[in-house]
Amino acid sequence: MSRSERQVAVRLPDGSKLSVEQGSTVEDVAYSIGPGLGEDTVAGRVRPIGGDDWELVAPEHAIRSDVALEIVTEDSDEYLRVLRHTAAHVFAQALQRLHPEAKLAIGPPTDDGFYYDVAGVDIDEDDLEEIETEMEAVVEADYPLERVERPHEAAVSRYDDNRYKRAILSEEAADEDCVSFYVQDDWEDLCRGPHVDSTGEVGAVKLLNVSSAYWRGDEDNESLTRVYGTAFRSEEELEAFLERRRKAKERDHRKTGQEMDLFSIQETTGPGLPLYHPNGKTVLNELRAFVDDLNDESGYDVVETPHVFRTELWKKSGHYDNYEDDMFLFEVDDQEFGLKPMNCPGHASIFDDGAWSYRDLPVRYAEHGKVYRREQRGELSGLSRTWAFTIDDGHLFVPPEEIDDEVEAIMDMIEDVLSTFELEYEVALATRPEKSVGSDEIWERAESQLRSVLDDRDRSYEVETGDGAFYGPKIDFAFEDALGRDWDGPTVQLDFNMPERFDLSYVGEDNEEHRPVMVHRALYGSYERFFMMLIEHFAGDFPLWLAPEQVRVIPVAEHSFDYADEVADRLDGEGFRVAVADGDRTVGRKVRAGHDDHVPYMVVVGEDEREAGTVSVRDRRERERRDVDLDDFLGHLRAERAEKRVEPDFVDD
RNA sequence: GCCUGGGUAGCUUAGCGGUAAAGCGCGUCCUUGGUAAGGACGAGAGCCCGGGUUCAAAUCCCGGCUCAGGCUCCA
Repeated sequence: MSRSERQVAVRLPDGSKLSVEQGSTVEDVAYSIGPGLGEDTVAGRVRPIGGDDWELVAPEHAIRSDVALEIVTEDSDEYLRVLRHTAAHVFAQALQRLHPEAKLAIGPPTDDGFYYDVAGVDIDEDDLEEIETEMEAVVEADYPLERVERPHEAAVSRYDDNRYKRAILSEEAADEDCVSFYVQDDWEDLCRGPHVDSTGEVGAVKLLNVSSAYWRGDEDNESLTRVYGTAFRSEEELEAFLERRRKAKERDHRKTGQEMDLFSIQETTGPGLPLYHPNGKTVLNELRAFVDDLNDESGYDVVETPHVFRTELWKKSGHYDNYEDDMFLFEVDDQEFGLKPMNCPGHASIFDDGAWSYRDLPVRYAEHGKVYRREQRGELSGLSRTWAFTIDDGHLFVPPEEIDDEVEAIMDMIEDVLSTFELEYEVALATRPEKSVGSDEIWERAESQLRSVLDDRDRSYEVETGDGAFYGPKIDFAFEDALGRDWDGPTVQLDFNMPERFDLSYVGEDNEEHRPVMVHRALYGSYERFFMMLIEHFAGDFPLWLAPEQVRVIPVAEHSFDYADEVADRLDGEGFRVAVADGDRTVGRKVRAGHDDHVPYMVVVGEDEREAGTVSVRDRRERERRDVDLDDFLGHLRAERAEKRVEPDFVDD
């Protein structure tokens, strides 16, 4: 169909196409599909044809070019976002009723709710309840939201006491002749929408916390008070959300870490510098042993490099130029040294110390290397952001034609690791950024090699265009923790830069010198962050193989202490981490303590067991089995440990 | 780094100008126990650090350190 210049194409979710007059609104399109849909239209989602990003727009939004369009109605997922946007208005109205002097900046919906940035008012968490009460009144009153278009100049003059809104008008809305306001009751806000029909549609609201943010996210600008909140269609949904949030907080690794005596970060020893206590180090050792086994099976050689190097090394690697601000540097006898922020330059130096034939390659170095990065102070947080952390680093030196084999093998290792912990994850291919080193040819080959490795796997992945490192493309694995945060952990990165800088080479079959490609890889990422994530993922209930204390033997009374020791010795002899709960507390008390300490198995023994040579087994899920033959239990423990099973399952058998 | 709000016993918290409290944990004793809290007694605090105001500061003020939540950044 040849379409006139005044027509634009609209593609609908079912794949069909409509041709509509340029300038038609989302609502017009909805009505043209059906009057019912037109009636129900709350908003639209549009995406330029060929574009990546969907935009949520008001029904009044005029379509000026070819787009994909989804009509948002009360039944759409996006409806919640619209509703939360309205909730932000409800908040702002309530706030200005109580504090007329408050200046509004911006108040958008987010994935979890909404926020509103305000200025000129001093509020803290204690004020939220009062504002919430006022918000409920606004919701209760069920004011209709009316969209009003005003000329640009009229809008500017309405905001002569609010420079934030004026800035929005002079920047974002600079080209608009008319701008939209949303009016509810006697209150209004400059806003593009969309919004729900009336404040009563907001079923349940809750203000969550008060924080701050820079105007426009720029730290050179003044900071505004940001109030976070959330809203749902119903109270039930809100309650479920709050419950999830409480549970996530319960799992916070900083809390669990202290309760289980895993680690501490102390004021006198310094910020972002975790101290691992015996319990925490036990878990880390097990994690490390797991990687050591995988490395060993996969032909890695273990190396070790010091924590400090002359800065000459980082001038050579390029870190000194690109990373200096994040490095700990210091002078000794007129020479400058620095703590290492990465392990790769050390490993490249080791490789460079030898002469290599293509027959020797790939060379694979592994090191659990501690690195130091001076992150911004405000970023430090528990184990998730630290100044000192250990990477389960691997650096491979491979001929370009073997990249895909090596990447394949590394991905197998990573998937092995993640499935062992039953973690959900997503895979992304990050491609060449604008600023990069290396020839077009080698980038093309590297990307297509990574792509073909990914395509051969039965797993979807995203392509993050331009998100690769400047030295090469990479495959990132992102896993999700109990708080719903995504973390980048495992990674495979190709590097064409470091081999250049270190002038690395090997002799090929053709007796010519060739440049190897370096592959950086980490299975966990950093131990710190992975440990954090595991603590929260398991809520402290580590799988048997990781648990700091695996079995606790509980004698019912003093007369059974000897038998308890005997049982504990048997377990200890099999390499299990076992403790005996002696002392004169009652059995109930000891059991409770065992649960508090997240011990996978408790073994209760008294006279009955001693006489029969058995034990009574209880697991941390409150299940128990009596009259258990100790050898049967031991056999089970060995298997559960060896298979790295996630939950204690002896009582299942 | 910047903004807001915190730092009191090993832990969780109360106290908010006038002799530092409680629960848990810890120790001793009684109890000799049977699967998520038996009882009694006891030890344990430079109230983050440094200044200031005051007759008197854990408490009010200022500076610093540190933590939490954000903003910008990353494993």
